[in-house]
Amino acid sequence: MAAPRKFSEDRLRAAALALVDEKGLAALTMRNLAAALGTGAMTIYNYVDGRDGLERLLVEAVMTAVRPVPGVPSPDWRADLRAVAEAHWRAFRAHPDVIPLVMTRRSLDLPTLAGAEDMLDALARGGRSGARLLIAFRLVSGFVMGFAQAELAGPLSIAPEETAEEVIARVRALPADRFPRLIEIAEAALDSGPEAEFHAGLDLIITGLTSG
Amino acid sequence: MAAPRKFSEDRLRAAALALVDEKGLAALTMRNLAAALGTGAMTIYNYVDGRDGLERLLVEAVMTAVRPVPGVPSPDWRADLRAVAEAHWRAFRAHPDVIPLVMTRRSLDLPTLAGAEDMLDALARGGRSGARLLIAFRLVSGFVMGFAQAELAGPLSIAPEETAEEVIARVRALPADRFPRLIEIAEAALDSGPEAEFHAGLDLIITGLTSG
DNA sequence: CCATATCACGTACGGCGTACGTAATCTCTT
DNA sequence: AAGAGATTACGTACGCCGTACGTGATATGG
Repeated sequence: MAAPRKFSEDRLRAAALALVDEKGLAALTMRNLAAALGTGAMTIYNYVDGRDGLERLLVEAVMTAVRPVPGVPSPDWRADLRAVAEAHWRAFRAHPDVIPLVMTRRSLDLPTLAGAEDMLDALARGGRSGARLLIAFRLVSGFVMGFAQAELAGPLSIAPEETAEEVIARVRALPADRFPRLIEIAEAALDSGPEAEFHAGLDLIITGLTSG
Repeated sequence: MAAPRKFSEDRLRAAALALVDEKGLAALTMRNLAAALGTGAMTIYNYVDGRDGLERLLVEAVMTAVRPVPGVPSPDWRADLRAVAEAHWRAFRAHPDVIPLVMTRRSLDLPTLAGAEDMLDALARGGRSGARLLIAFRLVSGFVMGFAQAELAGPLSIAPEETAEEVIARVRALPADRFPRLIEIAEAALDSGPEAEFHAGLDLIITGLTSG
């Protein structure tokens, strides 16, 4: 005893994600999404629990892209940890405008939890359990989140429509006697790129996990 | 040739911070802040560059609380790194509702940069420079940011008006065969507390920095 | 074939950021 | 002493936002 729904949830998700990827997070409004779907604003409420549900949908869409991580689990827990961490990071980078939502919202949905469990599984196979497992998890997931955030909003972050050269020009304009190290790493960042930095940081963590 | 200003910038900052600390980030509006100061909404625009400037003010207020870090610099770069990282983390935790702003906004203000330089200085005294310094910085600052985020929005985060016991009850309600490790660390989290986890994670990083 | 449950969505309201205009207030010049 | 000029205070109003509510359309079960 019902009328058929006009849109699938996938259609909703795709439209919302496209909206944010193209026009930024601020463009995520009920009216905008409805217009993109060619319908009225209130229709969205038949698919999503208000604004909050809309954001939830978006975060889930990004987190769903994390899994499955190919080749995981393997006998090499270190390789698995690297793979899972990188899968998260890649998913974030693919939709940078959603990162603020991922960072900010309390997400307890299945895709998010599954990604966490993947990471935990690799760490557990590295011989950790209980409190030591908790700490290792906090460390790795914190790094992944924080690294994504730093690229987006940190001192070396590159604004939309800005080039890496413009960033270093801005940093170089700082007083050199007060921020010598900041200037130094801004120059170093020109030659490395976030990919290499992410992997190197992760390797340092794995070194720490192995030694400690 | 001017009329005297009704409020000092400090007064603005304090009022904005109090508003957010007491009523949450959503309460940060021009009208609310003006009302708290007993004036009209448009008056705020004489002190701050629009909504964006208001948020900037708030982030700066939090970042200013990071420095100076007592006892830094000292001959022990490891102790200094710990102290600086912890100072950041403490400042974030003191105003949890501002964290989303800190995480989300591109902050290039002086207090933020000074905190970064402090961290870099400790790492540099540990014998790192150039690309290796950059990577170590990314690692540590990423961890600090990400750890704060995880406590706020991660799978083990505790919602406002929620207890740690309620969190583990919720986690325990998950299918145990699919999320065994998540359940394990949720139980472990009951005995440890974020303070100990933060320090232990940082120690793992320092171990990695020392070995690698 | 109609009763009924569901869906689509137009209207409207309160709150937001803020462009604009005006009145008030101080300082400096004469 | 008085007027000119600059600056601040802030009321009004507009176009957004999320969304409560109500109405008409639509497909299905009896």
